[in-house]
Amino acid sequence: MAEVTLKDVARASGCSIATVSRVLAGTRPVGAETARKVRAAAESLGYRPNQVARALRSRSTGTIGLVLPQITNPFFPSLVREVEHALHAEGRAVLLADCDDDPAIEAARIAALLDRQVDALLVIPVDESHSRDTVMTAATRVPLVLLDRGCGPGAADSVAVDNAAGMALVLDHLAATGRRRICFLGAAGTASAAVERHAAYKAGVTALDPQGADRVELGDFSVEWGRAAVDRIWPSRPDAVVCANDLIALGALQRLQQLGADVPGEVAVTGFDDILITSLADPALTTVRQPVGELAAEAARLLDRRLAGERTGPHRAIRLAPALVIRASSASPATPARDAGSTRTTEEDQ
Amino acid sequence: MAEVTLKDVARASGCSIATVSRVLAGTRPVGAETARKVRAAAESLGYRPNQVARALRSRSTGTIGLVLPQITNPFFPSLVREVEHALHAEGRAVLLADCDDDPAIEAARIAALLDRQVDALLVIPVDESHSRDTVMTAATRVPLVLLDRGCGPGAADSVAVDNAAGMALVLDHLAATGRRRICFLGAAGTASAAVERHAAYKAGVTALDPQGADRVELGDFSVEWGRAAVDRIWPSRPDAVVCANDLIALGALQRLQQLGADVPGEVAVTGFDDILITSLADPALTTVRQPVGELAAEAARLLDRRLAGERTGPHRAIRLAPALVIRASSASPATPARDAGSTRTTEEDQ
DNA sequence: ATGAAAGCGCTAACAG
DNA sequence: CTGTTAGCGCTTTCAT
Repeated sequence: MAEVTLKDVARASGCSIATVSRVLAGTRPVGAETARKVRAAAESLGYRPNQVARALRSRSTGTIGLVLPQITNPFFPSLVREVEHALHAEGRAVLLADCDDDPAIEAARIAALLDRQVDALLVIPVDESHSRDTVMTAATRVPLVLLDRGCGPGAADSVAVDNAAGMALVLDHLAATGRRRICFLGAAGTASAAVERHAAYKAGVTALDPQGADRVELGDFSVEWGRAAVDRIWPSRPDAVVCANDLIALGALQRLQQLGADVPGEVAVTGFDDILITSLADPALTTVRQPVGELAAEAARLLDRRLAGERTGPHRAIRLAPALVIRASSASPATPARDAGSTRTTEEDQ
Repeated sequence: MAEVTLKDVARASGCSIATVSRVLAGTRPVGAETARKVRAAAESLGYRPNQVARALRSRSTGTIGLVLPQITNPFFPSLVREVEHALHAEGRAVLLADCDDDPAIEAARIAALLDRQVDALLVIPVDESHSRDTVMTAATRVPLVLLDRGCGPGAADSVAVDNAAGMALVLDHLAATGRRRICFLGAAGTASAAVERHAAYKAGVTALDPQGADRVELGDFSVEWGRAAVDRIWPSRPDAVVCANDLIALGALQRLQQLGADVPGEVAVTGFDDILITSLADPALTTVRQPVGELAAEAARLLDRRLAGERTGPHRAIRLAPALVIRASSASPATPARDAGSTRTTEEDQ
């Protein structure tokens, strides 16, 4: 049960502890024959390097802190999955911190992660403004990349979906399928997704429907709000309900059907994010898919850049293009709706 | 930017590095005045102990590996949340490993976590049988607690919900509300939840409906399977559809309504787990709530016991009682269904 | 109650 | 290419 250490391998292979380290860490060139012997000894002893000792000496733990507002928010698990896999592929490990949507907890968690000497932080900030100080302070200590949400201008490197482009895809699609009375169900508050999607809707809808910018209801990113908002908007008989995320859209779709509306014949419904449980919707939900895998990959790349030494350059803000996933909930009213299967058009898998 | 170390604090407070360590770690009694001076110096210098160095010396990283099959499975995020908070409350950190439902990845992730010297592992095994070797080997190296799923008899300490009790609650409730033609939509395979819930259904249904044990369809834990299974079972006109989890129930509910069935008037539907998105169901879904907070708390307690030194005792297998959450989808056919709000009866919040 | 000193297991200079 | 020698920052004997 006593752990096998470098010293044991050195003794067994008849060379010095430093040489063994070099072979196993691949730090410096080593003679072929020596290397073979060392590897054989390590193998037969079942040697596993102690990452803690390595970390103390090399000042690098190979550990990244992933800080997020609430893992129970249905959009995050898929992002966490991609991040976890992207980082593990580089031999790093992920320390997870859930902040319960509370900036104070967020600050505490980030401090704890720094005490544990994480090499870098990947942060989905709780709040656009309340998280800013914490994030900026942390960014002076280790490389930090903001993921999915912003935190005020120029706080750190960031990777997010291009919300404006996504909303434009939705509006173009609705225009192409003849919708002309549009409304928007969004979220109040300062979260960047809420603000950007709302702004993009307002900017793009006018060309299509001059009054569209006035048919806006803002609540929160929930199914319940989607249901409630429909009751406020349906009397004006829109022919398209654009929602700021899938949860709102799912609630809206359900409530519209309860009210006897024909979706998509009478009114189209669209979401945003393409979370997994959109499989529940019937008709299947047209939505904007976030390129989750690419978001994670870009975030990892930014971290690598900074970890590789480029600590000073200007902050990069990467925006990734989303993809419109056309399904039955927005089928052209001319063409009869097909309610089974997902009729995907603009698709993009990772 | 140079990190403040113990040595700096020692110099600033005019005493030895060892004394400072004692004060800050609270390891041994120290003179009151000295302690005050040390604390003041540490405070003013902004000293933060380097957890990696501490870990190397004390052979304890304060880090727990949390290994799970797939974070995108909608039941896991809430469990992860509770575990994360329970462990952080004890000053520990969580290294997250997602296994993509693949036992080979699971083995690799666990090995990586052990290399990182996690103090203990919390494992939700991918597979009842394929994960067994990995789990048992890991358990010889560090304390290991199985969470939510088993892994064959006596592999390690374990915490899970009492699936049999949950299913019994469902059947009792259906009996009390006059249902007499019961069917079960479950999952094939060897996962403990699938097996135990199915077994409990068979054991309990006969008293209520002698043919109930034959009206069983096994697929997987998905919305799609719930929909498909209804097509196979509905011709026999059951008055209750018991589902092995909420996803199946959600799919079943939707398909029943598409087929024109009156839920709950004509047929009741029940789920299992009480995942968050059951809020999507209309009528609201009657289900069995897993005591997620308690599962996490008990798991943490088991780990603490083992970490506190009790390394050898027999394995504990803790089963926690679930709670029936009665909502509209199983309202008594006599009483008219109330479709709004959740009519919770046997509730239990953490 | 406090200090001096010896490492934890490993990597990084520095010689050879 | 390889071995020797210092530590990384901290905890923990062992003295005092």
